[in-house]
Amino acid sequence: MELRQLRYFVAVAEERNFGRAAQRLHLSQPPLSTQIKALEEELGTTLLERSTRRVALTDAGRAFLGRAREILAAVEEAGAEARGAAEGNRGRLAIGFVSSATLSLLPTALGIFRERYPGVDLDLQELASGEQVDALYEGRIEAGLVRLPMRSPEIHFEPLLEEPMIVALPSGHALEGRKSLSVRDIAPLPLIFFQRRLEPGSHAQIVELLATVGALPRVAQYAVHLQTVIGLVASGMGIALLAESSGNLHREGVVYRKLRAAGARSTLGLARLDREDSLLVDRFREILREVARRDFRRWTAPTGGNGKSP
Amino acid sequence: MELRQLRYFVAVAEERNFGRAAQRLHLSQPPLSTQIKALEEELGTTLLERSTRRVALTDAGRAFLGRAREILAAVEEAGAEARGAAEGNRGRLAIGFVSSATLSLLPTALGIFRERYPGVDLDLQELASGEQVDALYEGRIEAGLVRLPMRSPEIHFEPLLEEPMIVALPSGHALEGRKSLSVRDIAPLPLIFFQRRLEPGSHAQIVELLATVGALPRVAQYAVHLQTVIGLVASGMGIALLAESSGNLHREGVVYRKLRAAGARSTLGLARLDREDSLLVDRFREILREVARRDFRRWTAPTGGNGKSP
DNA sequence: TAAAAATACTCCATAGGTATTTTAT
DNA sequence: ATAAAATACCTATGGAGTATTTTTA
Repeated sequence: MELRQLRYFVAVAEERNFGRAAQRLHLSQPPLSTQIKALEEELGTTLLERSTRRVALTDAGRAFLGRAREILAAVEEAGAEARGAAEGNRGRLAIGFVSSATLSLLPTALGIFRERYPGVDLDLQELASGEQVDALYEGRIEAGLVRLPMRSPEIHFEPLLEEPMIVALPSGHALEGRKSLSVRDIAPLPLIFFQRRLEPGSHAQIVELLATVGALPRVAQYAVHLQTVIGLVASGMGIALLAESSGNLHREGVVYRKLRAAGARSTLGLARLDREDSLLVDRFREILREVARRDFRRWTAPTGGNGKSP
Repeated sequence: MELRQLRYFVAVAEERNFGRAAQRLHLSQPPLSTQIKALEEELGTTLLERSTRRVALTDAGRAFLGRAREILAAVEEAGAEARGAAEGNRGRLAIGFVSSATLSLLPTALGIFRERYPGVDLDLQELASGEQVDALYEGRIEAGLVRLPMRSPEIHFEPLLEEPMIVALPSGHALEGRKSLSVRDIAPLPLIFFQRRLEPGSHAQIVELLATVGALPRVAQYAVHLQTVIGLVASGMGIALLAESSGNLHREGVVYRKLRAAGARSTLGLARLDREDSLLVDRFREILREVARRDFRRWTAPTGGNGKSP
């Protein structure tokens, strides 16, 4: 029996639906079926009664659900207790983040961090990637969530999440009917860009992407914040190329479409000073990697540089 | 956090020694170190204080040990409860087994089975492989642990454990000083054999093994039981080729040595009637496979035929 | 027939193995 | 010097992905 199986079972029991439970667990439906089945086989009992219309708990399932919840709670508590006993649950940690991070890793990671280290004051600063580099040098933040690729002396960048890119279109746009777009489709369209100084990584990637079809970007407008970019798209000024998770930011007048292109990926990474060796940053990094693996597995960056272990 | 890590931690805490704990867990020492370290990193605390002379619990470790035990007990209990709720925890299961099985899979597997299905009457019969085939046909047993390879109409054989072979020598024998022996070394020596009718699998394998160096077996004596074989070796009548686990049967006057030869492997397998579709046999089979994977990983048979799933 | 779960396969991350190095007494 | 834990590297199991099939209201 594995904790994973207990977590999965609880999710399915609560959702009463494999597909929704899979979404909640951030995985696809088939492995969920597999794991539940394995659990049932090990127990020699059926826990869930499935039909295509309805998933219901059996008697054994109802009893086991309670036990499973108890076990998972006990695991949480044991972890919390051990970590509480640890030194270093105090101090202050200042972190910079690009706004799009609030649509993927950041909320979950912060939740875990605050639960594990309630004694630590978190200082969160929404900053563009370029600004975070300055903030690191000046000691205003100890770590930052930035869009890669970037390079800067004395700073170590570690990829965390590598998402596909999507296209933000004004609704009513000629291409709205299409399910996905190619680079050729969008090459001629005016683009809303992040300022290069602020987001050198995404700037470089977009230029490179267009170069693959021999095009140069037609810049309709530069902007500073994701909100503004989306707003300008809604106003019909142009389209924008964004990380897939940014598509969770819904707005009247904007639709998102997939971008078909091998290299069209946007990487969220962690930036920190090379030398600095902060326990709190190490822990924050661990949590980020944990969340990336667990909840965003399909996007997890290719075994990102091993950073430096604690 | 994984249940595996909790089990490993409890073992090390109890043994106060990584090597012994690894033995108890049926794995080697390095992965144990790795897992403990991973657990400590996730918790952000050191649980064990190690030196080369002594392993001791830290304060955090002491606290966590209690929690870990509680969790593992809760997992056991939840499983037991769910299985208890299952139908089929009654009836009778008759199983045949070769004596050497009591030195590897059988004790653990029986323990688990009796714990999980206390309502089932077990009828255990020590029988040679050949006898088990007859017993299956006649319905005296529902399943048997035999030495492969064997074939028999209507019977399905599934490999479980594939162990290296060892040589049993009378102590004082000229070859006793050697750490391991080659097939050439032993080819000229008189052998104590299991009767071919009783153990066709091991018979065939030994003949084949000697054939690789162009030799024929010199049969000193035939015997029926492992005990007798060992006794005859002790008496100096000859040597014997056995499965590695049989080396756990210590006896005055007998020493065991490794046999260096690629194909020198002895396979323990499960035999059952093709058609018969018994729930209890399925469960017993599952437990055997579980124990084989978990406790005898290094010998686990090559993804043994998938038998038939329940 | 349509929505949902189960199956078939492919891939890769990671647990575990062996060999070796480091460390503390 | 030696015994034990840590590290390095490799292999292979099995969990998760995508694509597809099966099931049943």
